[in-house]
Amino acid sequence: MIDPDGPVPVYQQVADVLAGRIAKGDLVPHRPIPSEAAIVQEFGVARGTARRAVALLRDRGLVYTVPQRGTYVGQPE
Amino acid sequence: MIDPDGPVPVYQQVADVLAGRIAKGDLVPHRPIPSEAAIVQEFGVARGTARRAVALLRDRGLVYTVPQRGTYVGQPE
DNA sequence: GTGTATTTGTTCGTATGTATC
DNA sequence: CGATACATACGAACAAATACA
Repeated sequence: MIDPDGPVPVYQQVADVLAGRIAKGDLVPHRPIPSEAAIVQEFGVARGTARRAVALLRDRGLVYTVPQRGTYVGQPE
Repeated sequence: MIDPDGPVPVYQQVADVLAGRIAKGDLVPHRPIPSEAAIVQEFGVARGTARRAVALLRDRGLVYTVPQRGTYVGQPE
């Protein structure tokens, strides 16, 4: 699923997969996306990579993070 | 009624519900709000969470607590 | 006066998230 | 990659004051 040796950065690949799930509706607004630990577990990436992927989704406006609580689909209200 | 996995902390959700009842008049001044045990029962939360919710209402000046007696709507006199 | 129940007060442990280094 | 910190949430246990039969 993830190609560590490909031209696309791993964190971007992970972000794209998660973005796909959001677009597909597997992840719905105001519901949590997988935790950093879960991303590490599922994709076999380092935590820093997982964080970077989430940051990318945040920059795209697809998710929002509530400090000390979690990251959620959509935009804060 | 309460979403444990939502972006808003559970204790804040509970506090908001109770604040709504006060604003609505379901809970009137100098009458007790539900006890911690009752909040635990009704919302399905831990007691610590119930206490935090009440503390939030107290910080907002919506209720006052009499030790070993209960917590009441309004301000002490 | 004696129990019993209720209510808040307090402390400890465990777990899960993110934040930071 | 670790380690630590902080916030949230649950669970359990005990204390202290109050209320009532």
